Amino acid sequence: MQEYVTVRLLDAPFFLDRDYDYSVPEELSGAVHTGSFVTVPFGGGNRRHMGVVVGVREQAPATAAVKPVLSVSTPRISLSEEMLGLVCFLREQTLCTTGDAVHAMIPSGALSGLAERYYRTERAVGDVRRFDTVELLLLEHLEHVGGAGLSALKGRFGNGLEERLAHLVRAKLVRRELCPKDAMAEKQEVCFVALARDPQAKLPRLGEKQRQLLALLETGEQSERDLRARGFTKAQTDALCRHGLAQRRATRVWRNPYASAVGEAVPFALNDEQQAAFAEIDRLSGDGEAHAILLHGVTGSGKTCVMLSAIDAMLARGRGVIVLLPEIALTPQSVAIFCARYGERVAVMHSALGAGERMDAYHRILSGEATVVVGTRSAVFAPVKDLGLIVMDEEHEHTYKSDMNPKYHARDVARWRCAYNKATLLLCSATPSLESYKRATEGRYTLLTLKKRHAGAVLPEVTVADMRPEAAEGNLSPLGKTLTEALLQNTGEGNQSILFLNRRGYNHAVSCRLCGGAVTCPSCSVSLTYHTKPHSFQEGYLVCHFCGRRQPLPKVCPTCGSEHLARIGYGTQRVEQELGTLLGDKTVLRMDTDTTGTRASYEELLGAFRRHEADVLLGTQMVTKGHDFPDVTLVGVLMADASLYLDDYRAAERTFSMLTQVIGRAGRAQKKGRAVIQTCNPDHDVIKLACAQDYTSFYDREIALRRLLVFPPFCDIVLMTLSHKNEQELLRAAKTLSERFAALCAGEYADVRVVAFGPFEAPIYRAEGRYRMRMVVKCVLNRRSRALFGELLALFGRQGAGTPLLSVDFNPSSL
DNA sequence: AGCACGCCGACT
DNA sequence: GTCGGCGTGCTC
Repeated sequence: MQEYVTVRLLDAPFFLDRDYDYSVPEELSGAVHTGSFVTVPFGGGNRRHMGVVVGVREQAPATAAVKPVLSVSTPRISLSEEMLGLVCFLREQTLCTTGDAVHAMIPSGALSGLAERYYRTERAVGDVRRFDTVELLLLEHLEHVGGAGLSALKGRFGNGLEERLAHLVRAKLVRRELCPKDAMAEKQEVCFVALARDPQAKLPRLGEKQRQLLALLETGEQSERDLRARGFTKAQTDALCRHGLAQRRATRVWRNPYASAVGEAVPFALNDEQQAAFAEIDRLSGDGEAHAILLHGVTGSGKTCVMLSAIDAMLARGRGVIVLLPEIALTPQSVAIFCARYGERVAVMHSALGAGERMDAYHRILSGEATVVVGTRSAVFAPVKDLGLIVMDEEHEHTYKSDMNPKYHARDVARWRCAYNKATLLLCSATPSLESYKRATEGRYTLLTLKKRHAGAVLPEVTVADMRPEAAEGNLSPLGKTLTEALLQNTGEGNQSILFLNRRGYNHAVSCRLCGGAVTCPSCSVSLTYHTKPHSFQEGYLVCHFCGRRQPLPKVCPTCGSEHLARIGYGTQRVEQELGTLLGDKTVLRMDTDTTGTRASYEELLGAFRRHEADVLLGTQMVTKGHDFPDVTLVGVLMADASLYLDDYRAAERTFSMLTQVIGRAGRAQKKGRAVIQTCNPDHDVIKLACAQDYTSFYDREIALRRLLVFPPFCDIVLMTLSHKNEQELLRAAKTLSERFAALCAGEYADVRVVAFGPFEAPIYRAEGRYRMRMVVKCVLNRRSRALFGELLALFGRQGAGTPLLSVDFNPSSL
């Protein structure tokens, strides 16, 4: 029976990403299923492309000519029904291509790809004058070797190779082919064992080395690596195998950098409150329905214990678990908690994994060997068998939103997968996102609250240091009197301190040193950002990064009328310098994106601080996410209000969350801790509420504001970014974009309600040699509104290489 | 995007 | 006459 399949290409641009029908040749029937990866001929030139089968049928498609599937490219890997559904979900949700979605789900090493190869054709060269010497040498070489890959040719012919090959292909003297290339190899460990032999039988004649080798093997199996290290050569092992005295054995080994992660499984007992929360989670996840639970626990309430109990219970039911952690929290220490508790059943997945490690983790999950996946946002796609629970720790963290294609939010994917698998989604946070908490209050999530701090955890004594009087006295040092004294005393007693400074404070917001207010946009209440005019650092203007509004720099503070307006901005480096002079012989560790280039250096810094090799840890957000430092008794926050002036409508939410966490950090020590919060804005609600660790009041205040100004979760934000190397082209394209958008909104999509801003220059107008313009749109996302943006994406994808690039991000993590 | 088809100028 | 320029249009 002739079969037909519907295929989607993996390397197709947005507008080519639709269904194509192919016939299945007889020799492949039985090997091609829904979810299989195949190669197919595509386009006039029948170029080979990778694709995934999304449907199998027996009726011939109505369309004219159907081409045949060429091959099944990775027989071992295919997409399950669930993953195919997830591909569709991602495409609709984020307007990405099938290829983008598939690549998010399958590690690139596990999937075979296509490699270019070049062959000499039969055609005669003809007029030699048409080609240069290198081209003629190239032809000769290809004729000699038969066929060659691009990389091999590059080594030999160097610069200008691509152009020359293209020329030869055009002249039909060289044929280019795309061949399926194998997936990344499995890693094997080879060892040799002696085979049992009749002691009576005479040994064949062996060399001295061979006899030694045999004697060694008879004491037990030896790995090839060890043997080589002992000076035995391949010739000697081969000889023994040939004589039937030994055997070569290859076993697959998993590249698992965490296999040796040690740590002790900490036993714990749940207190009443934790037990009650766990009991409710367990009750819900046992009823065979999908559930979403928001576990809101104040800092130090022991959310982790509840989380681990829930995971234990789900594993006991025989179902798989995914644990998502924000990027920054995925340190060896936190991974060790899981490795110690679940051992071999854990697979760790994060972006810093090597290609081979990632692939092996994937295969371990696929085979069912690993049933607990711990990882960052991309781990939400892990092909866990019989998924029963997804835990999202620090649910509010913005690193759960991807800003590259596919631009998904891990929470949305997790919700979808839980619904599909009738699994439980457990969101944990001390400061939930407004969106999640709103859903909880509406009853769409089950809200569980932990109010009690667990034994030994006391909130530190919080002092809010008002920096305004000092500013008035002319003390512009980043370290105020209160904090300086506390710091000197604390380090003097041999205790450690953490100083936290939000690096985004470098942003040139303009704030008043007297009243503490920042200059905000009248229509968005987003802080305006100071931009300098080109070639002049003195002359500047203010820009709203949300709606693009511009205004001159006011002479006096719009709130209190004083002239003490100042651009906020000093960073960690400046403070490090100050600390050096202040503390003399004490050691200061600075930790920010500049000093922690790699994951390793980040962990090294944290480790050094934990070992008490430094007295003060100074850094950006990273320091709030480390782990418990038992000797830290002082936490200082410099410019607590700096992040209030971020050019983002979530500034208050982020500030509250950061302050709450950083204060909670000092509260974990056995010794009584202290927190000093420096601010020009001591009366600001957000700062007061964070000091009191009062989330619900903060929520009530913030949600009212969002409702009033119509910001998420009361609408969605769409960010469209156009970029182009040529500024003039970009401006023309930006005009086209806004016109097309306006036309669509007025015509075909008149039912979609939108509020659009821009186009205006992106906050970083020129980056990586490209200029960027953006448009920001407020609307409610649904199938209709997404289709509207899909049309724009199709329009800008269609017109070739010289055209500007349009990117659409729904609810971006930052603006 | 790629690649064909197609219709014009510069060369053997 | 042919080669090769790149404008236009399609891709199961």
